[in-house]
Amino acid sequence: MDHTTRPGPASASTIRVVDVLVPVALNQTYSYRVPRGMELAPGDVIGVPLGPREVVAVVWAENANPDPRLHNRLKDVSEKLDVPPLKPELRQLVDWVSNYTLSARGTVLRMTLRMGENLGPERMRLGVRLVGEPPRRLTPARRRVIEVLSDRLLHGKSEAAREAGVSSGVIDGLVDEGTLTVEAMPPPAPPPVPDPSYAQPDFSREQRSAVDVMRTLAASGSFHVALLDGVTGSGKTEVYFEAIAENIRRGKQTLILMPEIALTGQFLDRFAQRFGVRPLEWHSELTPRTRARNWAAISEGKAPVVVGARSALFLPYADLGLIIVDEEHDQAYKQDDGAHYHARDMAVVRAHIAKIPIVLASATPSVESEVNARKGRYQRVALPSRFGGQHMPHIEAIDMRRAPPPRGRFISPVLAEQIGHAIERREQALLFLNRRGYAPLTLCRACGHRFACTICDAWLVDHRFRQRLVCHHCGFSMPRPNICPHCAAEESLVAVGPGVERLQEEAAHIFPEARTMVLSSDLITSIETMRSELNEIAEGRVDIIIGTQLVAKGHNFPRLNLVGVIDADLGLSNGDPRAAERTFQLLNQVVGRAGREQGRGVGFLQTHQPEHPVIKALIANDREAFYASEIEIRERTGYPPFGRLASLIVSAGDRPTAEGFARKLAAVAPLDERIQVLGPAEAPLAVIKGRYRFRLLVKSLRNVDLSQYLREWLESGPKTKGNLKLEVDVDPQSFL
DNA sequence: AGCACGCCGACT
DNA sequence: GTCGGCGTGCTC
Repeated sequence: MDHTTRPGPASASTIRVVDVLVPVALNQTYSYRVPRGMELAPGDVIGVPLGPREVVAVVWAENANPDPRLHNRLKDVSEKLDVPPLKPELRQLVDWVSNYTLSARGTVLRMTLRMGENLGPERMRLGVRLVGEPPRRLTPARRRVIEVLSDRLLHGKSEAAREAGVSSGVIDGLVDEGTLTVEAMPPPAPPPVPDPSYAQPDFSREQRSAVDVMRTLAASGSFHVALLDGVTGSGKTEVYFEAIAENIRRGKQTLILMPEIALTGQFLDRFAQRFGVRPLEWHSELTPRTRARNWAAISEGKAPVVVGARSALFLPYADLGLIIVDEEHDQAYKQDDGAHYHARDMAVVRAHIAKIPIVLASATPSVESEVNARKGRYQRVALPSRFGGQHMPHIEAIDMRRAPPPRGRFISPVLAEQIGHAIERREQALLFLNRRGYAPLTLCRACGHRFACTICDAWLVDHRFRQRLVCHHCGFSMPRPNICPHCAAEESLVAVGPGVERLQEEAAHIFPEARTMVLSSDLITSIETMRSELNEIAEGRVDIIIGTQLVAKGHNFPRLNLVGVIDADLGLSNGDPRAAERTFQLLNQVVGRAGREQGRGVGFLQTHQPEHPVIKALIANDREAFYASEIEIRERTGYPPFGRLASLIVSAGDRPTAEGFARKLAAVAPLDERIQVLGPAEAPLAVIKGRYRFRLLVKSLRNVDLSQYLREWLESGPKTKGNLKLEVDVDPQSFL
């Protein structure tokens, strides 16, 4: 019998309704009826029916006056989940981020609920134990299982099968024979607790004052931003560990944000050396089970320290007391798919809302943070020198106009000679080139045909390792042909320009005895392989490392003293307002890899413009000169942080549709003397995945509420329909 | 984000 | 005649 509540005047007052935020791309909340006997309050995590499926959602507000037009369309909340409610500070953060970035609230909520579908009580895991006699038919597979279980302890069933290299059927067979018993596994231990007094290091005098600031900061328990500013090797990490130690003593949780979680292997070890155990990790490669378990530990306050990539910012910490943003200048903090947000900036917002301190750490702060420190909005905590007698690497430019390598080669004779010396001294050399693959362009010598992607506005990159030509924007690839598809000439295709694979070939040619290794994101299949390759290098089993920007980030190689930057100009001339800043940060970080443990580090920058301010600042090791000139330029041109930017990308399957919409949009932009709307212009990458793209750039004074302006504009403007897409990026980092 | 609905091309 | 391609639109 159907027991639907009949709508009517009598029941209207007795039926409770709540507004629920569902984790789909919706900005509005949906109303649901609260079943009799269920107690719900804002923040409660619930299950609700949504269309044909069931989703996990969150009560956002009570609703005393449900919309009468929804009359009988309201559905019931199906269940209240047994997890802590989202705290007001987190709900406020979701609303704030959604409002600021113009992405749907549901999309932002989704990031806090990424705990997999395994919520609720742990599923019972089964274990097996060796108890009886071996079976009558003892096959090799069975023998291996008995071998693995010979300690007569309880082993996880699937682990035992994996260790013995058999399927679980073999184990079931042995259970049927009475050789093994099945027992419930004890619940997994809660995450180990870091000990703030485990191994406190000795600090130098300079470090001690920074450590004092860190401890005071953590103890303050109020909103405060510190910019921990220290060169690579100055002991930044150890210094902010003391803030974490203090925060642990206060019984509060710490979040450490990292730009690239795959590169944190050494970080986890250093953490364990200081605190006795590793922190909890949060990143995209967690298995669903671990993800659910970590999510639960975080929300129940059982994880004192969490290290995570940007998405960890939105987790429901039970009692967050401190946020650390390591390498705060790193571009990887900007998310550009789905919701566009900058995790460093949103971390400052979360700290502000939660009234807790936050530490931004970097050797080369972003211009934004640098300006905030200069204006006194952030407290600068400076660590001036390398720790333990380490010296800054000596940096030299190699003028490629004067000493070019032979045609078709990319390592100049000067650099080659230096690499030779390094190898003789049994030291490592790193060649840095921020270009994946073998060559960025393939052309036909006979007719001039260039291989381009058919659906993007980009050349196909030659990947010899995979034997394919690949588009770096859409992933399209094709086998490398032998004849030109245009003029049918044979043996006429030539690779133009270098990529890391080609560089490896050249290095191997010049130094046939040397062991080389390429580190490039497209050759990395998982965090595990990445970590093992880095270990191989750290153990000295490689002489020449050839890498893309992956190698720039947070890993120490004890025997590395020479860094050669193959094309220091690469990032400087792409018309991006942040090109200078990014090049300075990246190259500074790369050459900073040299000589961290033994002193005598040297960096060589191969360049065609040694007089460029960025190159000069790098060579002179003059950070101040760089910031002074860059800040002056930004101020004069009104670029961030002295003005604000937003970018609107209009894309469609055909050019006229995209351009027409962009023009209509620009035409209805509300007038405001503080705001300029530039464009539309064809985006720098005019076609990606067969979609034509036009860009509008919105530039405003610093004190303008740009999000509000954009929202009013877009609401009054033409509506997107069909395959037309409008992407809004407030505070864009990249201009492609 | 899913998922269903619906309207056009090649098959048991 | 139907199976299924994925464009379009809705979800309290």
